[in-house]
Amino acid sequence: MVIQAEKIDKSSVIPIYYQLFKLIEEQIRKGDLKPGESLPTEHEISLRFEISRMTVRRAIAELVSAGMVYAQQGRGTFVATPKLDNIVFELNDFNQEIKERGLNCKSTLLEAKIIRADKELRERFQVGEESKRFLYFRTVFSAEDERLSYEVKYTIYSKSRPILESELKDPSLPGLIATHTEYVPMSAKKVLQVAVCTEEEAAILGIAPNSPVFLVEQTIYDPDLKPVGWSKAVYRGDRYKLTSYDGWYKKD
Amino acid sequence: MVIQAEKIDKSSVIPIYYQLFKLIEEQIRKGDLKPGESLPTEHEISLRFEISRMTVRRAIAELVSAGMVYAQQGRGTFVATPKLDNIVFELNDFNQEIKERGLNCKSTLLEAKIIRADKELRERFQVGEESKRFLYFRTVFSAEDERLSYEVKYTIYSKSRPILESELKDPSLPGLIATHTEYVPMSAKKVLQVAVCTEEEAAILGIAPNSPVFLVEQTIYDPDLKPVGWSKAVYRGDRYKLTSYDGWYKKD
DNA sequence: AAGTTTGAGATGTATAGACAATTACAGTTA
DNA sequence: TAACTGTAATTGTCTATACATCTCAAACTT
Repeated sequence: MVIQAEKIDKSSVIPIYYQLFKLIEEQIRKGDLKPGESLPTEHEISLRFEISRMTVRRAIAELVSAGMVYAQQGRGTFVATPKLDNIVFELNDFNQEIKERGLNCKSTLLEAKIIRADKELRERFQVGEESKRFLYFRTVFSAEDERLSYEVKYTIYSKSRPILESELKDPSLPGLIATHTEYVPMSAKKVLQVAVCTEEEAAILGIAPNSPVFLVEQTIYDPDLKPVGWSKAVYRGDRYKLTSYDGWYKKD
Repeated sequence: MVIQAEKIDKSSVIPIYYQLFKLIEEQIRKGDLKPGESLPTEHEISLRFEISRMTVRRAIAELVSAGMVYAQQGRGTFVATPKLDNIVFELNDFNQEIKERGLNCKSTLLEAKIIRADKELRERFQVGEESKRFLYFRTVFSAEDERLSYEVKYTIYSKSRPILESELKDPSLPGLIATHTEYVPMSAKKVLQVAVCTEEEAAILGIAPNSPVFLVEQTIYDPDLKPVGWSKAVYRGDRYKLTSYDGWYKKD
């Protein structure tokens, strides 16, 4: 990994540490520095840019607090993996709670198939006629044999690759995209709404039709902000809630 | 404001900057340093503790990133005010959007009165028989003459102070607590659920009974984590949604 | 062959000092 | 009075250096 030294202007009014921070951030965003890869050592960077090591550390501190890299004493500094595995907001706290309580929970694949693209899908993914096929998944999440949520997922089909149930150990949408397509999931947009469930959803979840539910739509983007995945999930309103704490007190 | 220098152990394995960070954090939490008050200057602190100014800056940087203080070049460093004005999560983004769009929005006070404490209220606020009276508010939030949300608020009544509508410019629960009680709102817990609205709520909001709504319960705590306020708000499900972005890309 | 020690290299903490940028305020001037 | 100016105080940036702590692997010992 080579960082171009000439991109730092030491006489600029913009602080050196900030220029360096932006420079490395750009390398990561463009993919020149991939998750898991190591940054040059602080010593190397300070030599290459002819700046103090403390200034390099200031830039790296910014990257750390932005969650883009992590440092390990004695080893080095590494590019972090984007956290896209959460289902939504703090809803995953609930799932963590399930595990902490030792409850028996699992994801069940109801259906997985290749479908033909229709107009709505092509618009949602901003693709033309050339993209003919999409992958389609339907899954249910349950705990203690009670069905809690139901999710439908779509991704562009681009790899000639069989859909193996064994690969569905990571049923998250970013995981499916990484496994079944050539795209790299990079960022996500999530929209949470309230709704009343349809008859189909009610039957799957075992609740009364028109019960209130959380409705979460998620769009996954690749590094170029091209949509590469979309999902719609329904969470039982009587089993999920979101909790947050404000103020000065730390969460740990 | 005096910070006791003897509380720093320079020979400890715990970093000096971290000890100082914790020391100042404690002063703020205990109320010795109040919001708006200024910290001693970096130079003063470094003299008093006989440590380097850079070490002081490191401690203050931690406080800044924790949102507990803010620094102004040329002026000083000041204790921040806890941000407790948001209604909940990103729902306030919606209200910001209203203002940005130039929509005409307002809060209307439906009712404000002193009520007698019942058993449920006393349990919720963890007070005994000595607290006889509570303040009770009912408000509606509307935009473009459409009612969007309805909220009920309770606080302990401890000041002999008339309830003036002119004081309700800040109708937020922390604002009401600061105005009408002797307590200091310091942190908050918020729980968001989905529900179907009651007949009363439906009538107030002008929607059909049993329509899906966001239900947000909020508890406000003082610096000793004593509950000093509680509210329950209902947001029209067809008018509010929550959006969030994950990944590396900044929100700005 | 297995375990131990040693050392190089990496990040973490701390210091002392220099200068820049901004603010507030007192003093000066029109 | 009003506007300008200079100065001190305060935070912001940057350097150069020293030593601590941690990791890993090579060299050594048993």
